[in-house]
Amino acid sequence: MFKIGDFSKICRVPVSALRYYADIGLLEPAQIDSFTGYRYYSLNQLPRLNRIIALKDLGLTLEEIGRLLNEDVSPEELRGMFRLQQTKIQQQVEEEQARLARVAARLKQIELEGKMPQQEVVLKTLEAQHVLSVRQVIAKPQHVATLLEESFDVLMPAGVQITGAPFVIFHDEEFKPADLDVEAVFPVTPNVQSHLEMAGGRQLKAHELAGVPLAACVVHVGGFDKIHESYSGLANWIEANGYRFAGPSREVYLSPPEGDNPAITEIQWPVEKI
Amino acid sequence: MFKIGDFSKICRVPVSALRYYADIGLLEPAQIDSFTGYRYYSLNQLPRLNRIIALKDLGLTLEEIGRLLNEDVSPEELRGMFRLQQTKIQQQVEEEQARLARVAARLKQIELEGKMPQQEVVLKTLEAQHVLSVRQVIAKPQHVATLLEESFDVLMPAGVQITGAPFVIFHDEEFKPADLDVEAVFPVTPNVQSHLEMAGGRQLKAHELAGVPLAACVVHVGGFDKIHESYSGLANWIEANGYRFAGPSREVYLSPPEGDNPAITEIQWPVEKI
DNA sequence: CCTTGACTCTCAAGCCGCTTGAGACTGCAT
DNA sequence: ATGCAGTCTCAAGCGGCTTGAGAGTCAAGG
Repeated sequence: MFKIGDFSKICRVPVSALRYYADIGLLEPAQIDSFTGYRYYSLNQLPRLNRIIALKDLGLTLEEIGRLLNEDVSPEELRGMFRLQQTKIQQQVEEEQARLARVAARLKQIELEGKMPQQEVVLKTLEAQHVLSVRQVIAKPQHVATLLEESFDVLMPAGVQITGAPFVIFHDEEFKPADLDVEAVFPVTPNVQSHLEMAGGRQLKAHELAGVPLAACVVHVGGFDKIHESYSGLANWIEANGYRFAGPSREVYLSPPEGDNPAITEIQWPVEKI
Repeated sequence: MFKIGDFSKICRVPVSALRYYADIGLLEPAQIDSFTGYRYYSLNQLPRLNRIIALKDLGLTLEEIGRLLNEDVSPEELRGMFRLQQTKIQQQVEEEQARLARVAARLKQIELEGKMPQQEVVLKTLEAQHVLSVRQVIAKPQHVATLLEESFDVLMPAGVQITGAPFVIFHDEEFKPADLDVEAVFPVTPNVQSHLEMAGGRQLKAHELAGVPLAACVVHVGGFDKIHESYSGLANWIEANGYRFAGPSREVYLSPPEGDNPAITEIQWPVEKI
């Protein structure tokens, strides 16, 4: 029989951990002095403790270990448990490696530019949503504003409630300075089902816009004359972090310029890991 | 100005997290209604929030992020911070990959044997310690007991306090069934400095026994006639988990057989990752 | 036999980044 | 006026311990 400190030295597990295992019933001392409360451990508890440590090293929680040790589990259940554990750890590893890539990219950027980036790129998932939208080829990028205004002119009289910031989707595969294939989109509640007629035979169509599992996003603060800076920052980030473009980009018009406040626009670009 | 729920939808950060960031002063709402306590956020807080998210994705703690955002940090400090972060994550990844290997090995073993192993292998570091030891070539493995007894016969009369379980080190490179080069070792306090004479001109020498950074260990319960099973289990584990032998093995005699209780012996084998 | 000093006990709080829940209030649409 | 969804504050919980306070115990040395 060993006092907790000696047993701790033998098994190289901290005294506090041994006490904790005793508290949660994972490894009860062989004997407890009922007067002093001193815990006494026996060497034939070593195998159990070693199992605990080994299973802990496999990433199981103490609760799972307790179940494994106390109830007896069928080999099938065992296999299932460890398979699950395997995929869990696999995911963890991938996540950490992605994180590592991000840190490396950030480091490179700091070396190059000597400072942190102005605007941060963040990854998000874009949920599917119910929208009204109109798609059209416009001659110049500035005409986006016109298209939005014309749409508003139809939406307002119809009394449609817009439930989120309007945005446009750029459907062109590559960047085009003219004749852009754009879609103006207005989030609405799912009960809006009708189409609205616009001038020139165009239609604002109600439909479910599919979600995007992963999009790299950046918030652009300021006028549209400088929005290409945000685009190039975003593109750099995407390349440096090992992603590739995976669909048409969006510009979300969170707020128009108003008085002293600059316009705030979010660029969202669907991506996927290389 | 947006209420917390709307802002949450825009930035895709849970309401509870936004409140938490406000609590710890990481992202204060643009305005707080002093009567109702409602938090109101403005869109030009988005850049700051995005920086928070991006830095969090790099694995920084919220406290570090707070320092980064509030104080301005020199580029050198920045670089240092991210380099540190990089090595941290690197270690994490390696650890997880080792864990993955262990789980895979365990799975293979379950497939083969249909159950969990009897004795678990655990990795430990063995600390350097002050010892008395005698090294000798013995004809048969059984003579280890004789050597230990002879040593005790010298130690006892000298009044030496043994501060841990005695063990032997097997110095042979490969396994030998005869003429083994063994060292019997007795942990003592550092103030024991003298040598003790034994029969046959042998000496128990006081010295500092070097530690071992990593050793695979298994506890063998029972007689020495079956100890080779534990050895082979240990060897299997070492191979299956991607380690290699890295020094002479030890057998620690934790407790001799006594009455009903079987002998308890720990096998420790220094290893290193392949 | 008494004193030291090392050890042990219990209980509570802390870590991190939130999440969950209770109980009370507010804001907006019918 | 009445719902009902949203918001508030405060407290506790998660995992696997660690740390600390305050009190009691053990073994060796004088």
